[in-house]
Amino acid sequence: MKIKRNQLCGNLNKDNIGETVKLNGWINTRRVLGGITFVDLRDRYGLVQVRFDNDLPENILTIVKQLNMEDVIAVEGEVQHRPEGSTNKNMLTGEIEVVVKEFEMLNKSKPTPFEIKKRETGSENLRLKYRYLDLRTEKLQKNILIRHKALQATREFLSNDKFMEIETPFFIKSTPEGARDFVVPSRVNLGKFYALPQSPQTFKQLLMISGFDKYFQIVKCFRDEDLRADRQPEFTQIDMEMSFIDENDIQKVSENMLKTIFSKTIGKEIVTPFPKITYEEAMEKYGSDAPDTRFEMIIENVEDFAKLTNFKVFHSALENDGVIRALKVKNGAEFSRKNIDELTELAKTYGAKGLAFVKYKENEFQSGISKFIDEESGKVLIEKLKLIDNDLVLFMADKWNVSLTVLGSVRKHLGKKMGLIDNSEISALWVTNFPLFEYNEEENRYQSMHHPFTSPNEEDWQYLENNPKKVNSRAYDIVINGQEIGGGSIRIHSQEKQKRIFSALNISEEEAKQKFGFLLNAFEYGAPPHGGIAFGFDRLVAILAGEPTIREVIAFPKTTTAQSLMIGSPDIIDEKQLKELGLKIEIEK
RNA sequence: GGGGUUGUAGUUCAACUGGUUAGAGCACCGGCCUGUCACGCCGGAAGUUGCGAGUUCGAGUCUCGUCAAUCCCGCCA
Repeated sequence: MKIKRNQLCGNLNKDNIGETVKLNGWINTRRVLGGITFVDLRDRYGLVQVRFDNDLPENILTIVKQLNMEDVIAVEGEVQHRPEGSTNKNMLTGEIEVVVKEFEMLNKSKPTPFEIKKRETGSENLRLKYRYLDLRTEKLQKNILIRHKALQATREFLSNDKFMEIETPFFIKSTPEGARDFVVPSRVNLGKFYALPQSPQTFKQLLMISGFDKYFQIVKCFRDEDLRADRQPEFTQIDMEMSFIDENDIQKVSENMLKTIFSKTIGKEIVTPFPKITYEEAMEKYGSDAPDTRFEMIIENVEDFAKLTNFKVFHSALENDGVIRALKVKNGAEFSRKNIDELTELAKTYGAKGLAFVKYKENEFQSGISKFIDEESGKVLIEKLKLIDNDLVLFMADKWNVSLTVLGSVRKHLGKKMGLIDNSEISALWVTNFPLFEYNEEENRYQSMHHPFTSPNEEDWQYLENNPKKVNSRAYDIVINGQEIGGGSIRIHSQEKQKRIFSALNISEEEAKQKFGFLLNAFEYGAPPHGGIAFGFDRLVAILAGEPTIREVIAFPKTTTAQSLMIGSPDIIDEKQLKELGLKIEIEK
């Protein structure tokens, strides 16, 4: 490489006019006009137009005429003001150009599978295979930069607040509760396996016991579960833990940290403190524990109305411990039968048996269940929902969580479809007072809603053994624009209490000792009161970048079948490796 | 584990109700062009219609299976 850059393409401007500069970069586009050739040269910092005139030596001209997109070149030349009428206002460096005196071809490029300057010329499938090329695109360059800034802002903010970043091990051991673990066989300990951490949960609690009263780590976590747009098998968390604190301290630090991140990465000022609602209220009003509060449409209890109707579905639901809830859709009376059928189909995917509806038009109830509504019940419904002309009402009659989850999903769907969401808005809130346990129908037992180290509310300990449903916890989630982006809790810090939780979860004393003995022992040596939170960093960056999936903010993401199309992982390993590890593959069909 | 959508040239898409030699833009190759910036103009090459069966006189199109991508449900302490 003879011509080594002393300037950056995107940084040049009028002040450089007259200077002789050396540039290195990729060819974004080239325009050969016969006697003159223009090339838009690209580096990380932007584009600049480079001009090749006809008076260059023949050997250079021959190569220049054959330049292709994505060739890597070096040029030396003078920065000049473009002639009158030839400036480009759409280009940051559009007032100038570099007139080439010396040229060096650094590396040719084959035609790329898709055009870097026009990302949509490749499907996501294709771009994932050539991710290193996708990362050249303006969009991903921008997203990865936002991610970098968010990382720096986080570290700076927390370090300034006395938090220490401490690394915890990746090779740990498998735990009974929670997601499936990724496991790693140990060659030195034949027949034994490490597990990769789903989170550094127990380690950060141990660090509190060690006296590092403010810990954080930006850390990879691993979960072997099925993927989604917002879920990857390996993902990044901002993991935090503090001692001698309560919920308010953690929430305050979190709010200030998020405020700093939003401000420093995308220049957006968000308002703190964030509103708080309880889990129950979130479910009752929005049908979700991660409500999108950027639009209204509140779910209402319409049992008084339901009792007055002679609609059998309502009555049998109420007799079977069910609830009746309704969602009012403004102007929804205009929906066609097909529109409503689609909503019903959506409802069914969330476990609804059906979705009752009625339209309120010209002061009367029409279609759907209108024939079951008489004057008296109609009046109650109009009053409860403050119905006006052209409203549509959707009803769910089922178990509490089914009714609300279904209406919540319909609400979210309609919010998007009807354009009720202002995408420039950032709406953050805390959801608090979660139940400690949820019932797992399949396994016929209670399991932790968050994790087994979460402290119940002080006044709820009394119900732990006899009425676990009634126990709420000191857990809190942070929700932004309807996405859970963080969650944490005040932890248990007494051995005796932790044992009671394990026992309530049906984890035997023996198993608790085997899996978590180290933590239970540690609790005996002066464990301070502590708590923490973890943020889904990928989701946070996706919100910062305005992206719908976290794949767009991860440099090398995996597909929804947990594969890398680029490197072809996972892959088989050879016999020798298997033998060394004492493993044999048997796949049942 | 289940459901929806998709798979056609390097690539993005098209191809009617199952019917001639599967078309177009961009990219690529060749030629022309001194102020372009999605440069333009002329010409060219480019296909195992994801894969495998089946139905049919005939399948890109219909059926079944399979693989892959994606969205969702379950799952995700």
